[in-house]
Amino acid sequence: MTFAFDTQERCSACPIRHRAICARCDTDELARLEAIKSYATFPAGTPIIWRGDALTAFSSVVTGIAALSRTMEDGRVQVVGLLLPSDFIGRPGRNAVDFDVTAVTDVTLCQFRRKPFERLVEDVPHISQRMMEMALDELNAAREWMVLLGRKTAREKIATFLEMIVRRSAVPGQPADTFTLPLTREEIANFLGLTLETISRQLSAMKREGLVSFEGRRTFIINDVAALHRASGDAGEP
Amino acid sequence: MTFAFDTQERCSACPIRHRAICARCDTDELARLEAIKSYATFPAGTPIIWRGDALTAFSSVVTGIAALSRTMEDGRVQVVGLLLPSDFIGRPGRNAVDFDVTAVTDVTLCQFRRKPFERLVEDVPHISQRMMEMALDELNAAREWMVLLGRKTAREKIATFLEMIVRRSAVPGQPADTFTLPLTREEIANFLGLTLETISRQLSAMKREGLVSFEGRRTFIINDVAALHRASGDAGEP
DNA sequence: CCGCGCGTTTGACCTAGATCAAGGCACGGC
DNA sequence: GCCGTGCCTTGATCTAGGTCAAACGCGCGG
Repeated sequence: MTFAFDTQERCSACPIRHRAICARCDTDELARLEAIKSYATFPAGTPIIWRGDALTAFSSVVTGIAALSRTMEDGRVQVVGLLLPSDFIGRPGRNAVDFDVTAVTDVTLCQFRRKPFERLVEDVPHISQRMMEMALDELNAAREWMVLLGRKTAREKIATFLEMIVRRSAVPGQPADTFTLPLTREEIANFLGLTLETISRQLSAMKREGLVSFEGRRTFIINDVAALHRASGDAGEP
Repeated sequence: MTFAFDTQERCSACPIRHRAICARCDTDELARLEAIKSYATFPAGTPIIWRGDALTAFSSVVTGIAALSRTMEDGRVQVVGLLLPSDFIGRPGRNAVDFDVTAVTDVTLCQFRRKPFERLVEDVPHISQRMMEMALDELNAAREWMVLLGRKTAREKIATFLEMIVRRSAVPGQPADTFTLPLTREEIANFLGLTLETISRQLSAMKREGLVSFEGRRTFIINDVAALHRASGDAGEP
């Protein structure tokens, strides 16, 4: 598998230049970031950092998808977030990571060495401002997901999840109707607080009802966007 | 009911001076905040801001406890966080609030007018830096709660909740063993993604097993801290 | 002092989703 | 082209927690 991004490129050509923590930076500030960065790639399925590991670098996801998760002692797993291009890993001021990070697809990271990056956070307001914005956005998303985990039914959870996939894979101007699930049934279950059997049954039911169609296990088509939205428990929302 | 904080006081005497968004500010910066602040109080049980309301001010909780929650169309409620003294309300750059905020106990807020505050966030790095830290802390707490909502049993949820109360009401140097529940059974249920009956039954069971004792409905004593921790599903954690 | 109301407790019963258990299907390696 | 190994689907059964319902008890106003 090849990566969509040529890691020889400069920041100015970076696909996440205007969305990541560097979004507000000017050319000078970008140069300071560029001086402490390097790229790293992780094949699908491999661990990126483990909970409790010493944090030696902060990273932005450049391409691919990673999962943030927590595993309980007896093996129960909860995925607490998906990291998409431009999302950030690490908490300045902390020594260790609090959740496990795993590559779901092949992942390319843009990594910043820890100490110099922490100095930049102190020095360059454009970075702390952007990181504040991004953290507040993620906080909102996390709270939204808490509503899903605490109060939605299995059907509503899955409908919400499918809508999320659709929204996130939307490329402005390209009204696609075929999407692909980046996760296995088990990973979806761990994200939604369900079991893989429940995911499978609900997807089959939605297929039977004509709401969605599948081409293979991963590729799906939304036949009735409105019905999907009604099934999500968020009727009358964005 | 009287408030524990005299709102005539200056910032320098503020109980949350060193924990709120102003924590890193020096005297000059504090003066700029002081110029745009005012206090507001809300009696227990009243709404503070409603989802979708125009955001005219940002606030820090000075005293009391508020709840952040979302209500679904059919009335299901999920509490997504408790706001304690020093916690912040509002998202610079957004026009509206995304969740309902309700006073659980009597609450005093320190409010900043919107526009001038947004200007300060741009101008004063100490503010955006502190807000970034606080947002990242809350993000961690939210993700921790996602694990609870998605994967813990009713018993584990309640044990975790009680431990949280104990941890949060701990005053360094005062090894208290009597605590008080700030929430009704229904509010606890909405926080834990359960029903009030399940809360009541589990608390009764824990009482029967000698884990905790109650004095009235709101006051409780932890008889076996270790057993409570074991019941939380977080064995072998902080 | 009485009665009213809200928060709570407790009981009986029900159901969504978990658990346990077979198979089935697709894709990679040989 | 065949086989093995992960996924995934489907079925049968179980159960934690939800729902519905009744009664309790404490505090409060009259």
